[in-house]
Amino acid sequence: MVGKALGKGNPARADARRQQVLDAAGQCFRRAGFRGASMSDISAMAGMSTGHIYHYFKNKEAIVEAIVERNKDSVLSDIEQLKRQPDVLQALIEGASQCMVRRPQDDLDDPALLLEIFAESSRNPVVAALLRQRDAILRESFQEALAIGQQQGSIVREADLNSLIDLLAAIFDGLIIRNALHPDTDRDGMLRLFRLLLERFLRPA
Amino acid sequence: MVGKALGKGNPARADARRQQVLDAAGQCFRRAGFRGASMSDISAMAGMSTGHIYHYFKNKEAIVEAIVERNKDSVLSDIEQLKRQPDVLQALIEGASQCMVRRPQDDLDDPALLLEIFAESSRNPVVAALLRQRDAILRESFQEALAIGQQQGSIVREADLNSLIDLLAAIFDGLIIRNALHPDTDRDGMLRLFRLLLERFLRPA
Amino acid sequence: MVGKALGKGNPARADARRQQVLDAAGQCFRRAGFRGASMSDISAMAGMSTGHIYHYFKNKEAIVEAIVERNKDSVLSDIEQLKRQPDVLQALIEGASQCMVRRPQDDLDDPALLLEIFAESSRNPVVAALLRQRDAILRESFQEALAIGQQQGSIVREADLNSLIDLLAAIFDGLIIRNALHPDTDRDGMLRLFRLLLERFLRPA
Amino acid sequence: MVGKALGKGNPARADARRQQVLDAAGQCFRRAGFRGASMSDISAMAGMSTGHIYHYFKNKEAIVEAIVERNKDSVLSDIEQLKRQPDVLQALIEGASQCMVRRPQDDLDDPALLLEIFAESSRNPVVAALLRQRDAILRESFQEALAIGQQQGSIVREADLNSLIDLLAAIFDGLIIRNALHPDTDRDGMLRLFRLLLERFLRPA
DNA sequence: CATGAATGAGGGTTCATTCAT
DNA sequence: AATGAATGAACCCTCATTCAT
Repeated sequence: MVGKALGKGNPARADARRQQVLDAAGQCFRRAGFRGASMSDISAMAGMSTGHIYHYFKNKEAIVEAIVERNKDSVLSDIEQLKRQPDVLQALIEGASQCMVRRPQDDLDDPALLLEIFAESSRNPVVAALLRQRDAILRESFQEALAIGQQQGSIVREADLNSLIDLLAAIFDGLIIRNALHPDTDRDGMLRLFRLLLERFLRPA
Repeated sequence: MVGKALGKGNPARADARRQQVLDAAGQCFRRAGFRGASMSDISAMAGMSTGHIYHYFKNKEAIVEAIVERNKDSVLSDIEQLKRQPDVLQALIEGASQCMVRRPQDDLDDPALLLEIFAESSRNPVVAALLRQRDAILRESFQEALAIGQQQGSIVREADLNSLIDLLAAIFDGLIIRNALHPDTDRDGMLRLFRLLLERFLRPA
Repeated sequence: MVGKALGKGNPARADARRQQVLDAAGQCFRRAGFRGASMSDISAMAGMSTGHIYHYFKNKEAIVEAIVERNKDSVLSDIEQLKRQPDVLQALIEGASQCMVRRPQDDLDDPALLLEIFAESSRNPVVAALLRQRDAILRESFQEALAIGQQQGSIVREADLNSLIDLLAAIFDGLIIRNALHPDTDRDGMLRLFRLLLERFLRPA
Repeated sequence: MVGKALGKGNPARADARRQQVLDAAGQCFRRAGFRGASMSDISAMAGMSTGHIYHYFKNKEAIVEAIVERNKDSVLSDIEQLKRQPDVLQALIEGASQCMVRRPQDDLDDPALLLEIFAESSRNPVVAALLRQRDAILRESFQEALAIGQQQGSIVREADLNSLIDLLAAIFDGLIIRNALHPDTDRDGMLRLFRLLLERFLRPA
């Protein structure tokens, strides 16, 4: 077996096919978990043969990793958008609201999938590394966004940014996961309170 | 053999044996996940033969469910303790701190296991139901604790308790999970900030 | 997965089962080659389920190795017998004759299987190592046998024993393989000649 | 597409392409065995696409057979050379020496490949037939060479030529295989002995 | 002539579960 | 109560082969 490049011929088509696999895998993983979803499930959902998936991904694990990567890109672009808003705090709050409204159908940063990723990372070193890398990137971008907010005067200056990011990230993760697991929560009430909390905590007096 | 005794002979001994299996399963699940840990792994760690586990549990899923059940009880007792504290808000904050300090070694209420449970709940209806039940009990207990806090004057009166509980639960889950996944976080800084947040948000002016 | 001892309960029964697998594997390998025989083939021939074979052998490769080992033991005992004969050269010649008369049914040192082993050894390092080990042991034993022959006066003294062993081993291998591949050879004529050759070459004048 | 042309357009170019495939296949087979080398390996080494190989060969087995055929031709031409030597016995001995010196790099007549062929022949009837055919041709040619040797007076007259050929062929095969499997043998010592053996056995007194 | 995408059967292996002892 | 031998389905992955381009 000689290391062959995966999907070389027509790059555009190959990439479309890769996305097709990732979409299918995302759905399967969400339903059954990484271990629970079989390559056969994925291939059926992707509408191609099992063997053919291996033209695009070396491994089942390579698919998992690509999904984590894709999620990272999606979240990163969300954060990047924050920076361009006139009131970062306000945008942050809106972002959080969207996190909780978003439904599993949106493939890219699906809460249930994120949960799966989190769980997998505690035992798969490669996924763990990817997640750490994801976190570093997101943290940097987030930090910039908060700094912009401080310059705007929409976020308190005295805060220790590093810890603030940890805390906010934890809260966001918590909201996302809760949203995934308890779809029947009174989102509006909760969001109203959350808005209040952020305003009272981050907005300068 | 009598039809499906499932450990009837000496009730005390049988229960000890069951706990033995659950302890072993907890460790295995934490390390490898529900799907990743094999019955053989569990039996080896429990120090009994694979076949014998089936005297105490109908199948692997029953073990998973018993683990979830046990975790539920553990969290519930944590909350019940809240009510007995003179300053509920203060105790809440302490509780959060403990959540973040607790190490994977404590079997009952392990973050990594919780993550596993969360992920499993989105595909295993029994686990999902148990989680919902856990949540209902937890919510009731939590509500009482918060009400006591309001009577104590340690928590603002005007808050919508239901949504507050949702929000707090989400935040706690987020902290627990972050703790599990990022063991190298600056916990102290984050806790200081979190304390500040809760105080500013919940303590009456 | 914890490293479990393979087949522990009743050692005698377990060993019988192992032999059963080896016998079946020998037949399958002879018919289809190491790569060509599937675990499913072997299990069918051994009269047990595919999965159960893994209770006795870690791998398909472990089966191959056990077969090589078994062949080594068989050949070794053949050589050991030589030493106990009054006329070693005569016994050697008789042994060669038997090599060429023996039919594939005798499992232990089946020529076709030996051929398979040889071929496998040129690409499987573990088998190659085993074969080297086999050769060292056989060479030592063979050397002793020839030395005894020299003391008996049945084998010329001046020969360089090391090279003589190489040459004889090559010739024996050639005969065995030829026997396996050309079952229609005139064995008697060939053996008569071979006897003559050995006598004229090894017997002191 | 015209039905099953199998390389008809430019015969010379087509044949060159076929040889290209056979060269590549030879290398792959030697490294990994017939079953172990994949069509993908062969195509990569031949520098053409997997699918295109099927323009020149009906399937993988056809490649195997062509390789065996090519090897047969190579051995045959070796023997034909014998006849043109003034002292056939001497040339025979030289030939044997070359057998043992030849390194795996020479594609056509590689010991490791021969071993592979031998092993394959016991299960692939086509290969077996080719091997038998090779043997018949070889035997005829060999017989002529030996007869010439007898006329020259370099080989004893009384020998039963048929059996002698069988024996010599077996010995040669044995030497070749031993050379392939034990590259660290003391070749010189062994050859000296072999020379002695042939001289003493075949040279008229 | 030439490609490589695509298939699907089959490979070795694992594992939840059952059952005779 | 307790064992571990035994099963068979399912897993991930490979590969000879075909076919549209």
